[in-house]
Amino acid sequence: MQPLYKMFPQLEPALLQEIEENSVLKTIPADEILIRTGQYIKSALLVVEGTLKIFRENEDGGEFLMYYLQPGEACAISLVCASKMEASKVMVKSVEESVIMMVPIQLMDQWMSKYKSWYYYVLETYRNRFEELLLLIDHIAFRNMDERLIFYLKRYAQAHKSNQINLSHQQIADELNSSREVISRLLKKIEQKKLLSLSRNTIELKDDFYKNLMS
Amino acid sequence: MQPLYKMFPQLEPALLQEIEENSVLKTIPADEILIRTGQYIKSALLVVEGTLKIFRENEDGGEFLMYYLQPGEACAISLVCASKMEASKVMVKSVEESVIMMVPIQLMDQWMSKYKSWYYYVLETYRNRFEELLLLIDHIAFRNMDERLIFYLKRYAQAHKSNQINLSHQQIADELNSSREVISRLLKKIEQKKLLSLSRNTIELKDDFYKNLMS
DNA sequence: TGCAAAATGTGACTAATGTTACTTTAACTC
DNA sequence: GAGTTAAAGTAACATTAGTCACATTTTGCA
Repeated sequence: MQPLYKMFPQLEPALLQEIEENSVLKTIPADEILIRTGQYIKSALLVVEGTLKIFRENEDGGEFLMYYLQPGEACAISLVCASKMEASKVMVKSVEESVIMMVPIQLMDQWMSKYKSWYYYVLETYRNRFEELLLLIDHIAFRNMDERLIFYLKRYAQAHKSNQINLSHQQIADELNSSREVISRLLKKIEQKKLLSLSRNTIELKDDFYKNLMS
Repeated sequence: MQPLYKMFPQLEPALLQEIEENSVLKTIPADEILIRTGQYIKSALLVVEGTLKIFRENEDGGEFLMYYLQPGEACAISLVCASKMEASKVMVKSVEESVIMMVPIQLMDQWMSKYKSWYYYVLETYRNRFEELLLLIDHIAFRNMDERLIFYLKRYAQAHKSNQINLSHQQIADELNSSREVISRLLKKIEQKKLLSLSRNTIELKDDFYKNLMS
């Protein structure tokens, strides 16, 4: 594991030391749910390794993707909710084996006034998540499913650092709140343009995929 | 105008006094744009009177509604962006004559460590806006236009404290990123159910409107 | 090897929304 | 009160997405 100061270069050394002394490091296997809708949150959550997925669950159990969290990032929901012991409105799940740090709430409050770098880190976290949500809203409000699918694939590849996507069409449909047939059809169309290749449970993005397509 | 401590009961007296001494009160006429997409934000914005509308502008100038801000609330975008002098990703506009307070950034940073109540107020603001965005996402992702329209009308009536909505169908269509004909059709349907009555430039919500309909 | 389960493919159909091209109505101005 | 303009109504049509009912393929494993 990388040392903390490389993972969180924005944070000042004294703070990092306090973090190390007071927070709990936890290794989470892939596909484990960390926070459920309605659950009360008792500590803030920083990602050290791996990738977390933030999503909204719909009535049928579909997992509508909001965004991914990468190492060095913090779960904004936990930052906001923890300090008021509020119930979460979203689900958090590990998409691969991940390492997280759990920071007790009381400390967060202290740090806020004690460490400028913590204050800025929290603000930055909010800003980034806000922008992420704005981007999502833009997509579902203004774009068609084909563009949303492309955006989704790009993001997934980026979050998983691989051009190979191991998901069934059904899973993708869930995350976009669409249906399998629609996703299959659209994928096929993109395959015909030679931007990716399809096989059971895998989508291989070709180099061309990142070109000619809008973001 | 109501005294500040009634408008912002969460904030401690000493802080309110600092606010009064240091921030600029500004009266804004109706339909004036306060912040544009891409604009750099130099001060945080608190609503004292009136209603502000936060929206995203699309390519054709359509004003896609995100949410309204009411007295006692702060513009989260300005809180986040101001401290980093970042460009706004959204537009802010007064929907009626409004009074706002503009707080210089440097003070915000100080207050954060000086006044616990400010810290909590800011967190609460983030939490509320986050939830607002989540609600919006739920609607555009999971609901059809008819439900979104109803939700929109309810919100509008609430923000304007009146059952009479003075908007053209075109304006509503813009805010929902739909088209006039669609909105006209749907409104007509709701009118047939006797939940509202239509006339040129006005929609009158009847009492029944708030019943039998889902949120 | 051959079967079962899961994943994917396909075509026909429906529903929702958006578009086009008008007409009609209401309100305002001169 | 005639003419002008903005708003609203309307019908036919196009497009997108979702659904249904299967057929086909892949893969693991009995």
